Amino acid sequence: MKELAKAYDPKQVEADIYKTWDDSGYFNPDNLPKSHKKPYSIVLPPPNVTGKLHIGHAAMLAIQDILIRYKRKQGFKTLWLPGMDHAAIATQNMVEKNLKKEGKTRHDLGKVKFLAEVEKFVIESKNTITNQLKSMGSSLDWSRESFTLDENVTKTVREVFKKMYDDGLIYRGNRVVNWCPRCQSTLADDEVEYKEAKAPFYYFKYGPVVIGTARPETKFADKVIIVHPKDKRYNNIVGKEFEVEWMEGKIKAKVIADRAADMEMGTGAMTITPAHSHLDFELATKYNLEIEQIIDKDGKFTAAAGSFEGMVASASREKIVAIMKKKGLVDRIDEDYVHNLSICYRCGTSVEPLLSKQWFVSVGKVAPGMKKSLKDEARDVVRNGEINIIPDRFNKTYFHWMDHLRDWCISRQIWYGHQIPVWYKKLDQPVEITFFAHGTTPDNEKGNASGQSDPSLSELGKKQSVELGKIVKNKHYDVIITSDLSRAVETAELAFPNMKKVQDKRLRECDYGSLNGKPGKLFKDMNYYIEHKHPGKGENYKDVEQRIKNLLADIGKDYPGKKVAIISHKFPQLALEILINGKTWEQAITEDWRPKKTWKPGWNYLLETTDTYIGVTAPSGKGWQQDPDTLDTWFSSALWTFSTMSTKDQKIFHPTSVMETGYDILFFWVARMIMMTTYIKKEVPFKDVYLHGLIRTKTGEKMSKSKPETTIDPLEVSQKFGTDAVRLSLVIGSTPGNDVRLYEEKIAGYRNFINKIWNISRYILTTIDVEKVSKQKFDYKKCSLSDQWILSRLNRLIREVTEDLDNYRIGQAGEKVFAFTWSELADWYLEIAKAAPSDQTPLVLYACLENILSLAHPYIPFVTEQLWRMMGHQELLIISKWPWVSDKKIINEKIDREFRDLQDIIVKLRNFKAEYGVPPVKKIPVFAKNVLSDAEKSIIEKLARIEFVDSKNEKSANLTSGKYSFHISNEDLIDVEKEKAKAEKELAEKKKLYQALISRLDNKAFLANAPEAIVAKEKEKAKQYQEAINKLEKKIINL
RNA sequence: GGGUUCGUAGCUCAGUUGGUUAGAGCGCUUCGUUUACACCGAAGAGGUCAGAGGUUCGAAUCCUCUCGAACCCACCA
Repeated sequence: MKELAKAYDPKQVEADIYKTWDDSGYFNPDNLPKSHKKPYSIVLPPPNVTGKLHIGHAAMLAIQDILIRYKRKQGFKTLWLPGMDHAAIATQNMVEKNLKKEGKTRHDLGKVKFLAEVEKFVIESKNTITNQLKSMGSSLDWSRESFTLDENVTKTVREVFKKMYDDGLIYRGNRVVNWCPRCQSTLADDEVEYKEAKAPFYYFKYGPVVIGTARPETKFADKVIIVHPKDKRYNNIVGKEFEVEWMEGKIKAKVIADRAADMEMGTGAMTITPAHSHLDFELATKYNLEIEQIIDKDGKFTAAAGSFEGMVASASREKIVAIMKKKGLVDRIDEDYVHNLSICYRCGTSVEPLLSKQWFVSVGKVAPGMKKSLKDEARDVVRNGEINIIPDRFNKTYFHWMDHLRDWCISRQIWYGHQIPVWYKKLDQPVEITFFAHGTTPDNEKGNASGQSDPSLSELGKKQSVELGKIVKNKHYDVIITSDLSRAVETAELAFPNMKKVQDKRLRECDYGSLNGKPGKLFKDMNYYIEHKHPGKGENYKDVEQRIKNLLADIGKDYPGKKVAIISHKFPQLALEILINGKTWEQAITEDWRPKKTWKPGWNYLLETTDTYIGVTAPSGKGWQQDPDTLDTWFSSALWTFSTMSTKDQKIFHPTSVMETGYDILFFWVARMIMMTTYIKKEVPFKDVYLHGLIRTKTGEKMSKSKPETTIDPLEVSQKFGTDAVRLSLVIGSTPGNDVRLYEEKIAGYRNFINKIWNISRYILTTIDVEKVSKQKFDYKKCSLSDQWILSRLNRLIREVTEDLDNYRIGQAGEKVFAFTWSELADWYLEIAKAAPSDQTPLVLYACLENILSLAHPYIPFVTEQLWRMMGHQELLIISKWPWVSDKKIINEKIDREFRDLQDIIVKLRNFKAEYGVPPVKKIPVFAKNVLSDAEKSIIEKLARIEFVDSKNEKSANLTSGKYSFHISNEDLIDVEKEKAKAEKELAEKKKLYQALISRLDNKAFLANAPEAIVAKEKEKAKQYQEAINKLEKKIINL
């Protein structure tokens, strides 16, 4: 046996060991022995390429590596797939920050040069991170490494985008979005954070009311007062219009009653700013109000702000207030108003709600071929247990979030990332479309819905059509496109007798299925049919929208610059409102002119002059320009579990076994993976979700980059204490979903443990003849009590650790290995092995070492692999088989008890010596009342440092434990009073416990209700106490 | 405003469906170099399990309330 260093030096072995693993190829499941059949897979949550890993990453890596190594040793075909995330905004910000140091902005460089800079930065980050991942010991399959901007990932992203667009799950819409003026980009709802801030709150006189605001600068164009319908203070003004003196002179204001106004809040009256508030936007939409942009994307005033145009909005507040004061419009100012400021989670800049045209993912819509919407599906797979979230409590959080999820804004106005796979082409000229409704039919007059049943015009309908003809007599249309249903065709004949006519089926009324031609009262609420199809083989309104969308695309191509008249039905016209005017179905239905009978001859639309193409690759032909925006980074991350895998791998490894990540990205990432994957793959992305907590400082602060003194750099502490120690410190004593406090003393403690294992191995390997032992046959019958005891404990450990790991009790399992190794194997068995070895002892030692290394390996891979190698194993520890209990009988409680008595008597002897101040080296004479075996004698003498003698003195102290009854025969030492006091104290304690037990055993309710096993146990205990009490009483008398 | 978690030894934390005298590491006290280890060994002190009720034969564990801390979501004219 080679000489082993006294202390384990991680620096000397870690790199070499990692290389050995990597070279072995076992990180790659394809190279594992054939017996590894059942797949087990984890996809690494891809770290952002924003520099380097932090200690939180190290925790995540430790947990995942433990799971992977455990499963690999259990014979699974394990895949741990590495990758990194381009992290769009975050990465761009890093590079912009660096540029700023040189006094430059990204605009100085231009897009191409800037992206080159980003690329340089990313390559550096990737290198750093790869090295960090390796140095943490992560057994990742590098042959499958992935990046979110890789070609195949990009392809998947685009395919998914296209499919979602075709399915109507991705749309472009004009909405109020969260805009970060610094990032110059939109943010998703959950990318906005809130910060409490004190700011003046202004009360302004606004005509008949007083309104409050913290943001006067947005209120230039407020023209509507909202009050609560039940608010008596304002009853008299509801519905009226006023001329109001305001920031830039007089404006017209009207008063609307809506329950959105909170009577308790402020004055109970508010004005609304539709373009700069989510709530106001909804109100404006509801009441069809004008939506005027006051502040532009640079945070400057638009023309709507009158004389303020072009000024920076946020800086103009005081000036505006001054003007208002001068005008006498300031009622009062509350200086101590505390409100929540919305800020950008990436850069902390105040977020500006802004009206903007963006791409959205519809989370509440049911796509063709799907039974449920994205959010319903995502909710159900968790509810029905297809996905299991650990710890449990996050289910609640998850459901709550899903229930309140709004459509997801996915376009970002930054340069770095997946450019949106949509191309636009300017058509030469716009198409002018005029829509005409067909004349009335008998059905219409009876209040029946015609749908796709095909009645002719009624007499009235014919008259209407002739009237229409007179009105449009002098108009010219290049073509009249009609629905192919009779009522439309007939209207066209009568109204436009001499013009070119084309029929198009796509212009038909909505197919009401079995309700076609039936009375209108049989229909449900109109909004119901937006998502739901009409009964029978009917359509819903989105189906109509799809038909009209296709038709418009053709019209755009076929009639550029022409004037087109359309003669059709109600729902095709509402679809035009949606497609051309950017309304929602709800809006279109509420605003429809028909119920209000405000019909006018001809509704004009200007068909956008661009053609749109959505695809994986750019369309052919000239003049196409790709949408300049990029996708939210979470869009590509949401596909990560499968976009990183080949089709072949997906068949084997998808769904993945577990997603292990921090609870802080449950919404950002986990929820979105579930939504997208269940939709695209028709299966869940993973079966279990294990959420770990955050790493905090010793005092519970968040570690933050901005305060370097609070952070712990994983590499630095790995250098100092060894990677194994760092891994243990992150895992032991932590539980899923709870935060972990980390500090150097803790890591040092685990470093000591690593060293302990090292020295245990050193002792065993230098004491036993490894070659001989590995050839010897083990014989349980020849084992001593101590041998049997440690084997019993070891096997129990194997059983418990396996069970714990199967149930994600990672910390607990680690702690058990730790405790067994130190307090049982090292402190007791090793000492006994020195004092009184049996001829089986070397074999037992060897077995203990092998098993301990295996059990500890997932946690502390480096030192265990190194020791395994030193044991002379040819096979690597990473794929050696996980220990199992070969014979249940080895776990033996009787042996455990007997050994405990032996431990107990030794502790009592040591205790006695300590109490009497006997130096540990000095042996005291002890007389044993009962006959002891040579082994027992030798163990007790060595471990307790005493000496057995043949006779006892008159004056002696008596110590007992189980079968052992000893007299300390050193009369100079014995203090009778002290001994007596001690014994009496012990007696009192035992009696108290005994009494408690007896009263429990006398309790009939206890006997009736408690399980038998418990009762038996208590009885047994009572018996033991009784014996102990007897002995103590005797002892006291003898003294 | 809605929700979640936490409060266990001086510190950091475990404690699986309720069932031994509530545990670990660090720190503390005393003693100790016995050829695996001072990154060690031996012995010890230290807790009304935040508080108050309740359920139960039995509560750190389940329920209600109170106090304290952290976090999440929503809203904030």
